Amino acid sequence: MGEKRKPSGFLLKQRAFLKLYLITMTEKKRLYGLKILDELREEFRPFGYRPNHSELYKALHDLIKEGILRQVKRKKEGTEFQEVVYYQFVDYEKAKKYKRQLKAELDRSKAIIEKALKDNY
Amino acid sequence: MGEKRKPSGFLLKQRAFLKLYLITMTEKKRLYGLKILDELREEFRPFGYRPNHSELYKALHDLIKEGILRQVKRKKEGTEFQEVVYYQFVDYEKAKKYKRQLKAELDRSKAIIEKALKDNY
DNA sequence: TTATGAACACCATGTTCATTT
DNA sequence: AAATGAACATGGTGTTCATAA
Repeated sequence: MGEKRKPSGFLLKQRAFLKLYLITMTEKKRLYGLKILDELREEFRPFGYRPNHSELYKALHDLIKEGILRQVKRKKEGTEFQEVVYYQFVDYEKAKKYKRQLKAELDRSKAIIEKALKDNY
Repeated sequence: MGEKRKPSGFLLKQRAFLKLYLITMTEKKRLYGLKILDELREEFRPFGYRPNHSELYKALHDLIKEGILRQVKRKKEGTEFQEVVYYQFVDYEKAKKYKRQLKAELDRSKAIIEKALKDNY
């Protein structure tokens, strides 16, 4: 029946990581899906991390389902016809709460990695 | 055909993490599967990470397939009959090489997490 | 009951396809 | 071609079952 699998509690998942960035980027500037993807790929290139477009859209859709973001379809800056999907907050309190949770997850993940570096080298 | 999927390069995987610990623990003392599991669970309890037994065995079997470790069936210390499986190195150079690779992976993962903490908080 | 292992099922994520502009 | 989205496929990992001592 409604049996749920409990995670082992290893490092945080990519999906959650992307959702965190999406919230922060929405706080800072107006961006749409593929533009966000470009920016993240650029930022993380030096780290060998290259997210794919599907994963990013899934993260976006998660945030919408959770009532944190909503879509706003608008003409892309500078163009005449191309419509793109921007995002804005529906419930900023929820967004902040999510960020707080993720802070804990990041700290925890960092601690696990640091312990491994200490224990094995 | 032999199409392989390329990873996005996010954080390191649990399996690799466990393999690293298995190598280091084999360097230090004679242990068998479930004992290793107990120890790891104890060590990572404060971090909310609790690996399961199957994943640990899979990591062990990986190392065997890769020619790094081999099994040695022995009577469990202090008991008369219970046979358990200990491990020893087949190719210690390979083991060291793997550790070197994982060091890079851990550093990379740590850097990604630290960047996220810096970017989002 | 402890120990090892494999089978199985589910979840996370990468690849491909469809549609629109 | 750029953008969004969904369908599909595969890989990672948690749960369950089998077997032995």
